[in-house]
Amino acid sequence: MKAFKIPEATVMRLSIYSRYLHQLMDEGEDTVSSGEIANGVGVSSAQVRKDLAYFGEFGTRGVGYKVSELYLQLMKILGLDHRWNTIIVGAGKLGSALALYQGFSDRGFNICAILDINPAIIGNQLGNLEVQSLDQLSSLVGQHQIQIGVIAVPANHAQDVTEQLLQAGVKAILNFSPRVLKVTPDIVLRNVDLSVNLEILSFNLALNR
Amino acid sequence: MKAFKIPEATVMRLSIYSRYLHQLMDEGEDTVSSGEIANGVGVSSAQVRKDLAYFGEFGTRGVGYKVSELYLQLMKILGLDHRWNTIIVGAGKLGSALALYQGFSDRGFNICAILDINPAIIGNQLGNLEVQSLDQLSSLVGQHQIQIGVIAVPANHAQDVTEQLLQAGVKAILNFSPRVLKVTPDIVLRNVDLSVNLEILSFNLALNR
DNA sequence: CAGCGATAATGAATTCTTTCACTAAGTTGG
DNA sequence: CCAACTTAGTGAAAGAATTCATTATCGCTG
Repeated sequence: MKAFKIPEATVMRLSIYSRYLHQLMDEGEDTVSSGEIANGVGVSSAQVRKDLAYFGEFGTRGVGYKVSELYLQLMKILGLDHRWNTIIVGAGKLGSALALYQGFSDRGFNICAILDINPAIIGNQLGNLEVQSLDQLSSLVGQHQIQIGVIAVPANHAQDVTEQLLQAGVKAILNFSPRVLKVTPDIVLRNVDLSVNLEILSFNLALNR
Repeated sequence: MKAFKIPEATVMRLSIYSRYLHQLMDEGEDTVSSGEIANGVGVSSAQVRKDLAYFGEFGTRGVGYKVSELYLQLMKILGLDHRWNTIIVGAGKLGSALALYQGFSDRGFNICAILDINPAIIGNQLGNLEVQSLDQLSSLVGQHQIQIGVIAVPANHAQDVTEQLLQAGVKAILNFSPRVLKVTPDIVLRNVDLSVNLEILSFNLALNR
């Protein structure tokens, strides 16, 4: 696997291809062409082949790709051939929702714990997780060998929580707070802003008025 | 406002700038330079100026931008100078979370209703919304003049729900299901996949192993 | 087993986005 | 009111990503 520069858009699409391939497996398909994948996920076939080309040759000319084989390759490329241990910090609306969302577990992310600083909600049950105190952060990260931290706290606490997570040994952060986080370059950081998506809709709606 | 081709990345950043400006207003800042904005949100100052340049001239050379003025301009560009009526279809984990999430309302999106097809959860209370039957879709959309539909149903029902929404007169769709939706070109469609973000983290973590 | 049709792989061309470097225009201090 | 300084605006250059067009393989058919 070349570790060169892979466009983030490519990685995002690989994730989407993998889900589509899973669907094809369920439907009992054996092989698939780049054109069919393209159609299924809404990109061009050249795009599909180019994305795959970063990582090797997976298909057979004249035939296409073997669905199950390509699926496994993509899962491996995405690092989803094993499970990741994850902790959520912040058990407000958003944090709770993330903890309950089945989709993460389905794709290989174990939510090991969810924490909050507010005594009023510590102890609340969320699915089969109990909200624990922020004080437990460091020991939980160690105990469960947690690699990924999800930040769902208000903006003014985001940097502080980040530092605690990194101190405890977390290697990647998914930040749902609207605050730019400072981390060292060896830490994998990704920011998600849920309202941005609605606002892009709004922008496009507003154009045609 | 030029209706030419605005890069989606630009629109996304405008949304982020606007949030940062709001924060500056709270802190009582009066003016701000492109460099400060850049710093605050993690891009280059040239990027900030270029993004703004698509829409006009908002600053004063030698000085910077008036925070409150630029904020209002951005909100207007983003179509957030008035509120959008929104309906959520699907009251599972994800749909419920979205209904409860304060962030949408804060940014101008009224969640008018949340629907599901499962009788077991119809009638459940989510904040100040009650889960209603999918049968009500058309009448609710008409009654509340709903412009935006949020799809949080399983993949196999996504296209069907989409068609019902469009039939009822919805003009934009935010799709959280992992399914490519077919819509006419006049409909504004945006797809969000929550697990993709974790998977991009996973990919980057897997690179360094 | 030769030829045809299909499709992956890939280098080149194109388009899109970001960065750079410069210019224009304002402010402040003496 | 001039000089020094700051910062927005912008065309050009550089860099990335996508699309196009060609080539290389493969399987199937007669």
